[in-house]
Amino acid sequence: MPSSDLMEKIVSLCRKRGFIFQSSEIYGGINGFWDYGPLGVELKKNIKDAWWRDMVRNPPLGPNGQEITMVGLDCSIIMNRKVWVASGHASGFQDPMCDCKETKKRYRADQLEVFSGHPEVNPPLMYAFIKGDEESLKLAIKKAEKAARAAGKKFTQPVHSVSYMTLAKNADARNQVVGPDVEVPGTLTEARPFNLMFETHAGAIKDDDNLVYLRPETAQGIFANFKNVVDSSRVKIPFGIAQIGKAFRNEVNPRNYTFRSREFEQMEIEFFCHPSESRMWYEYWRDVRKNWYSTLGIRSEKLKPREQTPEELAHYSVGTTDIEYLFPFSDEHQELEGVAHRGDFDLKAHMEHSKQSLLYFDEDAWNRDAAGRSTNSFVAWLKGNPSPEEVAKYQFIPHVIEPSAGADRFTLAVLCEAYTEDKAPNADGKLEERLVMKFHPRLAPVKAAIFPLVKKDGMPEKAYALYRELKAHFNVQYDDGGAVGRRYRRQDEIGTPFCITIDGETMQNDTVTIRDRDTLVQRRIPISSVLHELRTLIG
RNA sequence: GCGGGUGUAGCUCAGUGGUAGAGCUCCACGUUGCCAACGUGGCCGUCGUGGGUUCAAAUCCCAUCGCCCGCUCCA
Repeated sequence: MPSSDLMEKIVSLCRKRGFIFQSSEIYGGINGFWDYGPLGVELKKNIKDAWWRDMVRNPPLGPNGQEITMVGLDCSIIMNRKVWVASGHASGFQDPMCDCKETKKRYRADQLEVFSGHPEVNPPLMYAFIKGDEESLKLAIKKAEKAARAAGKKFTQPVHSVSYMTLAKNADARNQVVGPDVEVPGTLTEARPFNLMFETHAGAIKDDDNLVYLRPETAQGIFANFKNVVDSSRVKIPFGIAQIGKAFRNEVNPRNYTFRSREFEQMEIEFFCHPSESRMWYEYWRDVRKNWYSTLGIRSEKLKPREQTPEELAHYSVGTTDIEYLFPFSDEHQELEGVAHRGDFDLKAHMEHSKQSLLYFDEDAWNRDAAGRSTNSFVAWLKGNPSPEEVAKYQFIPHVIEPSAGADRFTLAVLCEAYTEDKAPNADGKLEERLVMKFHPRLAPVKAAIFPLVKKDGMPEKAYALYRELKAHFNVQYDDGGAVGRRYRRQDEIGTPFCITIDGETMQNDTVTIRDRDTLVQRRIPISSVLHELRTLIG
């Protein structure tokens, strides 16, 4: 099946069964925002709970078999504006853009360069090209050559170029600039800031003083609280702080269903360690995170860890691995999670901007090396002018490994992964198309459905009693409508892994059948062991 | 942001100026002893939204919004 058709079917099912709706749909919707319906919210909650349990409460053992310390955090979405100045988002997110009035193309103004044409050509013109784009530069040179020839001059190579930004404010200068994709000057607009952070105002008066941003990532709340956590919770390096929460980016063009939304939820860990161990922890988290997706049923051929090339890496990063999934809407793998080695970039930036010390003192290391030292006081020891390398063994800015996962993206991947069309026998034993969502039992929004085989002879009452017992422990459904076959199929379509049926034999000996969604196989078990059985199966 | 396509019931669609339809789904009752059975009855649309043309608009025109595809963007 063509992948776009498959994606449409998934979107359709999500709407029909109440996984995902378009936000404010009755008013015509709003681009880039989505609502999770009754089943979607269960699915996403199961995903977040699985992450929290597997990464925060009970993370895998470390590289040397040691326990890992992880704590959680839930920060406010709106923070002091200075946080975003320190992180670089306040400037980095305000990309200046300029438009070409002729071609309607839009360029990042800071990526446009201009050079002057032949100095004796009148009127004097400048030619714009896209930085780093050979074709664009060649084209601009060609245009300059042509203009020079027409004036009887010869233009060879631009002597030097400057950023368009340096003259974009000056209308006269702009009118001399020939845009990258036009022949005539004066079609480029001035550079306008293009802010990718949502803005609002804290306080009733709307002015520049109380301008605040909706966080574009959850990470900075963790860095801003690094000292609070260290001081309050007895954690020792290495340790991680985890957070699940909403983040907002005013994306230029939200696309591909929920994949690129303007409001989304992140599941982030900032793992703090000694600089000398950072590579080991980077590799640890890269592998742990990749494996996590596999244990929740993502097939390995769809999942691809991709180490970023040196050119792609952010300037501060020692290494980043994108964990990518092959969604049906694309021929290429798309990012589910980035595991980034961020060095000391973030804590250092916050240290500088906040003027607060975010240095970590490793008391264990200090005490371990006590023998052979004349003093036990670190402050006193520092007065002896130890080498920076010596000091850094005990006091340092921790390095950070950041596994940052998109909860909505993984939810979408789970939906895509689960979507299956197979064959199942009908009442006559003939195979018919079946639509089944093969969710991992841990993630399935409904864990089990309880049916009376028919609506008589006390079966509904018995089934309902079992339902009442189970719903204290799991999200379960009771259904007595129509033929049992139809009820099985309904549950298949929402991915319920187990169906329990009360039949005539139940009324005799208190056993029920439990039917497996994927194999259709039924087993008979005592009604008293259903709860325990489900616990074992769901994990 | 630009260009192209598209929008009628929960779903799939029919309806080219003259009383908004079909199948499926869904609900109720009956029937039904294991994989979308059957019977009867029922719910559901101011045709994406707002204007305009017309005696009359789902249908023609304009605008707008959403979705899809391609470009652009993705710190």
